[in-house]
Amino acid sequence: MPSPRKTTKTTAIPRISSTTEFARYVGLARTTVSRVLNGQPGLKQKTIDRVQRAMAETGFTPNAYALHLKGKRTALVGLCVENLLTPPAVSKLAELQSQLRQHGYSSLIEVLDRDSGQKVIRHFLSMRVEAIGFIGHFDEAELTRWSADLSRQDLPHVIIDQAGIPGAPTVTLDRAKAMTEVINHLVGLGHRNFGLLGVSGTQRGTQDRIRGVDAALAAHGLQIAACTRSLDHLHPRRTDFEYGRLLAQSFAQLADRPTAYLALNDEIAIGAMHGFQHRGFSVPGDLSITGFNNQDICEMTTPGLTSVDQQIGQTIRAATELLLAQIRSATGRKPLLRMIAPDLVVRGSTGAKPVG
Amino acid sequence: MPSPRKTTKTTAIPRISSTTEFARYVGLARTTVSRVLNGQPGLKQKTIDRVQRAMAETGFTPNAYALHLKGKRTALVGLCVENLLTPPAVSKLAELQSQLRQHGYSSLIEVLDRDSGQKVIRHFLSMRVEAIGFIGHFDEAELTRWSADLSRQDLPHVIIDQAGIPGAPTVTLDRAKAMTEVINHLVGLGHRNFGLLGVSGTQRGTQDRIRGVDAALAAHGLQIAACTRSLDHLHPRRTDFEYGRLLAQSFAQLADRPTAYLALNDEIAIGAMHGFQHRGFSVPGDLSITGFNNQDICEMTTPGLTSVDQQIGQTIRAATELLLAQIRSATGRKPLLRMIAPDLVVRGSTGAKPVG
DNA sequence: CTGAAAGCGCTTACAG
DNA sequence: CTGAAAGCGCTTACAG
Repeated sequence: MPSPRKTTKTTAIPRISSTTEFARYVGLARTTVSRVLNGQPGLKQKTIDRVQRAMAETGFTPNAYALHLKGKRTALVGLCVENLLTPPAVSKLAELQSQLRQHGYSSLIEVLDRDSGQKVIRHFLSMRVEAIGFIGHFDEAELTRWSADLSRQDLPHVIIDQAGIPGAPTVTLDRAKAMTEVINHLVGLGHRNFGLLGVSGTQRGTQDRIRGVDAALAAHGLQIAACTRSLDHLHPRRTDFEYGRLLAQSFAQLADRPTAYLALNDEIAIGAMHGFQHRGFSVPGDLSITGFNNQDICEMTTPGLTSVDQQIGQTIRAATELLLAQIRSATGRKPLLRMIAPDLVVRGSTGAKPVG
Repeated sequence: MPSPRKTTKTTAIPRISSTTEFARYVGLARTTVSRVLNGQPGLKQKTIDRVQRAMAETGFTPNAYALHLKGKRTALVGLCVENLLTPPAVSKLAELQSQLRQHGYSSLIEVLDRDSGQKVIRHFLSMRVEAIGFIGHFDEAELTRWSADLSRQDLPHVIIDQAGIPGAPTVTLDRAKAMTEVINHLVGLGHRNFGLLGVSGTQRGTQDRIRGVDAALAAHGLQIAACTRSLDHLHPRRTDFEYGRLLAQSFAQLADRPTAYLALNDEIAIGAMHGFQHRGFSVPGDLSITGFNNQDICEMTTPGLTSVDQQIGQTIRAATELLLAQIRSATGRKPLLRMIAPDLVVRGSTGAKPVG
């Protein structure tokens, strides 16, 4: 015999799904119930209590779809993230969601991959979100098109991280400046020969970084072509620890090995550090390594990892402001592009160039 | 003079926000447009094309609120996470969202902290989500109440991680078994004296772990009170690297120091390893350390960190099944509690008990 | 293909 | 406080 349906579950509480039924249950007029639900004045305390008790008893919740049809704002914001595996992206998402919530907004969160993009945005639009945020890096052409579409519809939006979308409200780290600071730091330590770990490719963010490297080297009278080396073509591209380890392995075999390494992110840097150390190299005795993102883990490696802090707090505060400003007034008189200055955090993984 | 409003933005595309307006724009009847939008048969290709072109031109999206009022299902699932800073919780969230999406569901994601709980759930209900998932650990009394409320309303839901909510569909790691495996491993290496790092307190998950430690020790003829030691009372409770470092500092001062340490998570374990190593202890020469969660970072420490893998893939697959089964049929004949078996991954941080 | 109509669950004047 | 009514944007028979 099948086990009987739990009886405690169905304590004869009617399942109520409309104000009509609910009003009948409470024994009041639909209009009155509606007024209580919306906290309108001029009601007897007794009536209010009665309705509230019934709410608790039945678990009745007014249908949001009817509310919004009647014109109530949705107080919804759509957030697109490139993925939920990149810690800085998740941090930004968490912070943005939290700040928006403080302003009364709920978030619809979606991971936007290659082919789901258009669908996700349509879903956001059909849900009548009041704004959309993009966090991370997306296909440039697609993002440009989406942003243009949203602008045409006067739908507030903000792009966080990805620079270069024309006309789009954007908050982005000054990646060129970040790399300039890293190079200045390393050149100051005597380094003249740099390995780039994962910093190659056509992505806008990467190009910005390379531009920063170039400018900084030029300012020191050095040529980027002569001073930097990348072995990214030797391994299938990834962005994790293992990729750094593979690159270290390849660089270790070079006779004219660079003395300083600039990694795309902390994971690659730590993987490389690990790889070099296991091959007998001392960090920073034999070579220096820098990461990017300044995650907590940078404190936990031996030595600690010198890294660039993205200033996520500042970034998200700027993004929230941009979004709220757009929501409040359709007039776009404020600057649309906000550049966030990075902060280089120096730790033990960078040191003087070895003599000889 | 204020900068003029960008003219490219307003290319005289009317902003359309209802099928009525849209039908007028296309020059077709509202009914016809509706049929195209819903892919109904018996329409001329020419008509379909005409509507689709107009959709692209205007960016018109049917109002989801009207759709769902008319009875169309929302295909929405609400997901509550304890926070977005705990990597395993985020991994589960990412995986669950991805699997639900493959089944056609969009996710409403909310971080549930102490006082927002009730509000978030009401919001989910008002949005008529078809199911709710809880990821992580919440206040037991509150979660019990919410689950009971949802059950009363026959709303499918699943609790991921937190065991012990009566009658609630639950998927949880067998934490007791995990600790039993860890203890067996360490006892096999000769250890008889264990330090617990962050594994204390009244949280159900922690209690389960301690039960596992107890059982395993007892099976070896050892007494938990005599063999284990916790210094959690010496420092304000946290769950990050730094907390592990502080604990290592305290343990290092003990004369009768344990030779093996079991940490609440990988971060605490790594922080402790770091702390011990910086005080001159060798891992695993002088002492062994184990983590929990088997994050990527476990491969990157020196030595690698022995850790318990939560089997997130399996966990989320089970959770998705539980959710879909509930959605499909209101009958709850399937077992409601799914225990996931952990997998101990042994690395270099655990070794034989030092002699003497 | 078109057009008029009903109805989903709400809010909001309006008249009692 | 109550009750009847209009209307938000849609879909879906129904009659042309």
